[in-house]
Amino acid sequence: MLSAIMEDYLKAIYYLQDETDERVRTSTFAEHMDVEQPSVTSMVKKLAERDFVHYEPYKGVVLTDTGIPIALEIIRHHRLLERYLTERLEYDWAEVHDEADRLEHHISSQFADRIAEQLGNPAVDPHGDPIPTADLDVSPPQSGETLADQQVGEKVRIERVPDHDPDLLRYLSEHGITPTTVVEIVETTSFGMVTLDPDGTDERVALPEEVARIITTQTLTGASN
Amino acid sequence: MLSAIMEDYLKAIYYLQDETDERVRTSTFAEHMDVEQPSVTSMVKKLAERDFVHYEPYKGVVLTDTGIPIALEIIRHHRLLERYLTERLEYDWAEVHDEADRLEHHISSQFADRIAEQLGNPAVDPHGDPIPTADLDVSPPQSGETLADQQVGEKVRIERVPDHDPDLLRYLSEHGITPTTVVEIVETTSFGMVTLDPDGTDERVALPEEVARIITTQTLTGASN
DNA sequence: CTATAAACTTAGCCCCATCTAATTTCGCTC
DNA sequence: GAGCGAAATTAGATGGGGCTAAGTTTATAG
Repeated sequence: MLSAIMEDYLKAIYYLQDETDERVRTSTFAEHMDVEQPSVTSMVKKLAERDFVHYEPYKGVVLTDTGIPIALEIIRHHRLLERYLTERLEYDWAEVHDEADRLEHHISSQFADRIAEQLGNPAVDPHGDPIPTADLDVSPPQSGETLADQQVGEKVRIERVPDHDPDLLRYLSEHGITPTTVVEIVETTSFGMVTLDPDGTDERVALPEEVARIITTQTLTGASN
Repeated sequence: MLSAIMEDYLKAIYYLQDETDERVRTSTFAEHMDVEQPSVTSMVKKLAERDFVHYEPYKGVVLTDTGIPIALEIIRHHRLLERYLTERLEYDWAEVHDEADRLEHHISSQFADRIAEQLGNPAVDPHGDPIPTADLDVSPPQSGETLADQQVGEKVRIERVPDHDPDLLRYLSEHGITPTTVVEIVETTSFGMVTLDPDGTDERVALPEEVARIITTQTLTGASN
């Protein structure tokens, strides 16, 4: 059996590996988990001993074939919970993350399967992230285009918004921006500001470019997730 | 903040205190929690330091006014979860206990309140145990009569069945015995066997007296939970 | 090719919750 | 009220996960 903490490390490796596409370094890790570097080193050694990760001292860490399904299972739990909490228990888009972050380690896969069933086996969570299936398939990474890539005048559908910053989520939802909403880019500035017009409204929503860069989009050619 | 384990100890004290109506002894405790006695002693000291229990060495332990609400909160979580799992997630009466036992420590009270709301703030869990309200009131202990107290020929309503033994629960539900069902006592023997006839059926269900003694009943005079 | 800063690991400590073995206290019998 | 067995406690160890401080290793600049 794995502790909740070990599961968290595996999940973190999965995410970080995905982002940087190479071995995850101790420092990246420590920052992400909000622990000191030596804690990471020692945990990583334990995980390596149990064969969940491949660890090369001073070089970083990669999930093994044993580790990947464990990470995916947790991610499945997390995203299903987020969906369930918002859809069935009236949680707010923004407050869902913390609750899911705790519960993901404690629900059985039976529980996960039951809520998945209740929800009609949804493909994505409320932030637009894909939910791994019961046999742990994940949809391929989506378009990869972000709001920051768009030209003025383009209309795109919001695909995915990262779920880590409640303030950002609150701001976005208050201004009508959630996955699946369509927005038009009305302005981009040289000093890194992107201004949007959510579907049909007259309201303008301004975002710093660094935020625009983490919100992925779909081009409007019929695909609808 | 309390650890899940401390919460478990407090919950256990609450239950055991209720049963025996006096200070809970180390040995009782150890058996109930499935740990060795020294573990109990050391944990109890920590709880006493934090003023959750009153502890007198060699004498046993009682919950303080600080400890009681914590135990009740956990019990509320547990019973709401049991209800939610059976009613909304198609869990079986018998398999509900373990899942609830883990989750009770990890759901927020917000979560508890939401599922309570979804369920229409039920008063009892699927085993017939009362669910503490959001402000932690518990209904007074019920009749106190059990199946073992009944005379042959009596008809009573099943009130409460303890939730700890999945095998027993499975057996009972297979034979149509759950809280709120009405049964007639058809036979009691000198060697400790009680035979029942669940409402309207012709089936006979036999129970050893030690089981009959933990199933509480209501007399059939209009009261309905 | 060396010097040095940054990144990483090792060493050694802490707290938590558990255990076994050894000791103390309780409560009862005679 | 002395002795004895059962119950409880203390002592001391273990494993999990974290920290700080003190080395290493790596990578980069010159």
